[in-house]
Parts: sequence; C-alpha cells; structure tokens
Amino acid sequence: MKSDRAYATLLEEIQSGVLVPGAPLAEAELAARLGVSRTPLREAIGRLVADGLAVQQSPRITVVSDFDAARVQQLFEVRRALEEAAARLASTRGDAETFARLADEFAAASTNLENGHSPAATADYYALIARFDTAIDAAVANDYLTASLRTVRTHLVRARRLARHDRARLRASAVEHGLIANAIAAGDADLAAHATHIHLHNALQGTLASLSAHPEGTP
Amino acid sequence: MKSDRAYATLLEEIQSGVLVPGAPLAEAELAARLGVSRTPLREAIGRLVADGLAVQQSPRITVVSDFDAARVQQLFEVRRALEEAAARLASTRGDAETFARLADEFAAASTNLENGHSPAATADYYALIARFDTAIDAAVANDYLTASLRTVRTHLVRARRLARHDRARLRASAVEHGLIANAIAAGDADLAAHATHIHLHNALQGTLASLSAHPEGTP
DNA sequence: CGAGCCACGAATGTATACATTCATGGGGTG
DNA sequence: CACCCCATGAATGTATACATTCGTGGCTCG
Repeated sequence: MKSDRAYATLLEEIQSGVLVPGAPLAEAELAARLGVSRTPLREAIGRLVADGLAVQQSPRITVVSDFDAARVQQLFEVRRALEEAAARLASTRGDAETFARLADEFAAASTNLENGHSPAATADYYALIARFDTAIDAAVANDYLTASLRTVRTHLVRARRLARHDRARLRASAVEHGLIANAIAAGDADLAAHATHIHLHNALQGTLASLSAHPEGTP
Repeated sequence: MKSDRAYATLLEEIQSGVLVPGAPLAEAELAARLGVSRTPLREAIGRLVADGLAVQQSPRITVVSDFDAARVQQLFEVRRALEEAAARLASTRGDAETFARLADEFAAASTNLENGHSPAATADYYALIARFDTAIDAAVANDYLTASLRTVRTHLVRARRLARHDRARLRASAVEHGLIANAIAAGDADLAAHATHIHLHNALQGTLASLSAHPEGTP
C-alpha cells in the first residue's frame, strides 16, 4: 500500500535525521514530494504520531518530535524496565540452544570488530542485534511487551545516530550481549536481568558521553 | 474533530464489550452507524490498531483484538515492568505532599467501600485510581513511560470489565494503593516497587480467579 | 457429479473536491 | 502613529467519487 511506503519513507527520514526535530510535517508538501495523495500521507503521519515520532504542536501543526540528551535518558528508563523484564521472561521460556548460538555469534562479532575498519562490520553487528531482539520477542511470546519494545527500538535508532559509538564501545557491547545471551541460555533470570541492567547502563553512559563530546558536529 | 469522536466511541464500545473480540470493523457499516464519512472513521480504526485494540486479521479485514485470560497474564507482565519502574521514579522525583494526600484518600476509600452497596462508591474509587495514575505520570515526567502506561491502562479497562471484582477485592486494592502512595511520599523507591509488585500480583490473581469463576456468564 | 475457472460484486485503498478554521496582512479609525 | 478589526488565503478536516483487489457464486467442462 502507498500509505505503508509513505510511512516507511518518513520513518527512515526521521530516524536518519533528514527530518530534524521540529520540522513541520505539512501534508500538501510531503504528499507532492512522496508522490502520493494526501489521504495515505495523513495515515502515515497518524502512525508517526502514534509512535511518538511526531507530535501535534498545535491543533493544526504536526512536527517531528524533539530528541535530545534528556529524551535519551527518559527513553532508557523505559528501555531498562522493558528489557530487564524481557530478559527475565526469556530466561524462563526461551530455547537454550537458540541463545547459546547467539552468544557464540556475539563472541565472534566481538573479535570481528577488533580487526581494522571493515565498514560492513558495524552494519553486520546491528543486524545481529536485530536478530537477537527477534529471538527475545519470540521467546517472551507476549504481544504487549513486543509492541512496547518495538516503540522503544524505533526511538533508539535516533539515539544511535546521535551517538555514533566508537569501535571500542561496540566491542564492549558485543561482550555484554554475549553475557545476556548466555544467562538466558542457562535459564538464569536474575543473571540475565542484571546483565541487561549493566549493558543498558553502559550503553546510556556511552551515548551521553558521545553526545556531550560532539553536540551536533560532524567530525 | 469527528475522527476523535469516532475513536472515542469505538474505544468505549470495545472496552465495554459492545464490540466483542473478533467483531469485524467494516468501514462502510461503522461510518453509517456513527454518522461520519469513511475518512475520519479510517483514522479512528488506525488508532485502534496502533493501540492494539484492533488487529488486521487479513490484508483487508480488521477485527477487534482477542482478549482472554492468557492475554491478561501477558498484559500484567508488561504492567509490572512499567509500574514498578514508575513507582521507583516517582519515589525519587515525586512531591511528597501530593502522594501523602492520595494515601489519605485511599484510606478513606477503603472505609467508604465497607459501608453498604453505594453504587457510586466503585466509580468513585476508579476515579481516584485515575487521579493517582495522573499523579504518577506527572511525578515521573517521562513521555515515553507515560505513553507506554497509557496503552497498558487502555487494555486494562477490558480486563476490569471481564473480572468484575467484588467489594472485598476493591477494599484490599485501596489498602495496597495506600501503601504504594505512602512509600512514594516517603521517597522509598524499593518499598514503592515492592508494594507495587504485591498489588499487581494480587490484582492479577483476583482477576484470573474471577475469570475462571464466571467464564463469560452474567451472575 | 465434482472441480476449476470466470465474472460479478462488495469491500478496501486512493485521489480529489468541498468545507472549515486559523493565521496573517492590510486598511481603517481613534 | 499605533492598534484593532476584517478580509483573504492557505492550511487542515471531511465527504465523496474513482480505482483496485479479493472473495464468492455460478457456470461450464471433464
């Protein structure tokens, strides 16, 4: 459907920063630019508002939602709550084999990220995280939790772009994910939850540090 | 706006059970019944889908989402994660005076629910809970958490309707809420989180018990 | 007699025309 | 000269007309 394509395009533009926070989402202009009529475009904007990626600034003006360091902290408060719960539930319900294999992949990714600047290594790593997230969702088998996590992950993409983690942080992240995956594979809910807590603490610290280092610059 | 009214009406009908799980949301029929054209009605249905109250069963058929005991358990898993986190954050950030006063109101509600069958007492109690939720949201000051909790609360209304708690359960609930409010007022995050955990455990048990007692009957 | 295919219809998806509201700017008046 | 009011327009909100797709029913052929 055209409304799906319009939503996907606008989502990508917001996540990638083409549409910056505060940018107005004017129907006529976007409809012309995306080559659809206003009807499917309105539907796309409605979904963005439901996601929290856009907000109705005034009754007639919809803009891209704000996203700064304070918002990142708020996002991680929710992320901690949901991912710790998910890690606990996955430990009880998940398939040990699946998560043991993912732990191995995280170990491999950790060493792979050590070698020089393979430009694809970063993308590969994020793809691995996406597969890990999918495995968590499947293990937890809770539509409400999956839906809430989907929203968090959608916003998280914006945080990743702002932060631009260095290679060292990514390598540490891989190790931390390996710990979580192993804990889930072992069925140790407390360990999985605590490992998740540690990981999110480090991820938040790294993100905030990167944010204050390059507030909006390009280096 | 007409789309807002259509959304509010359909939301109310799903929450109250007029529209049962699996009921198809046909655009033409609903548009005629609600007295709006298909455009704002489509927007309303889109919002229901975003809330998870409706699902696209097939590419062309949207129905009211399922809701049974298993779903209630899933919902409470998310609710536990979010409300425990919210209780902790409110303990740190909340205004002690506000929550001390709410604790008093819960105490009063508890005794008020003891006296005979004042039919308005139940409605008053749910209104008090709504004010408590609002106070939590204000104290936490986290848009992402508030948004996630809003979704949970929306679904929770369906659970309440299925369960039809007895007076004793409501009285116990008031006492439990009083404990949470006092813990937040005292700034004791652990106590608030644990009191929330206990409350949600009891609320889930009560709901599931009521559900298995009257699976769908009218007594 | 059964199975498969075609045609028709009813539904959704999209585009566009119409209504409405809010903002802005210009003109008039105090 | 400044302030207020009204008019004009550009935006959104709504209705409707058009396009498209999927399902169903009946007909035909094996």
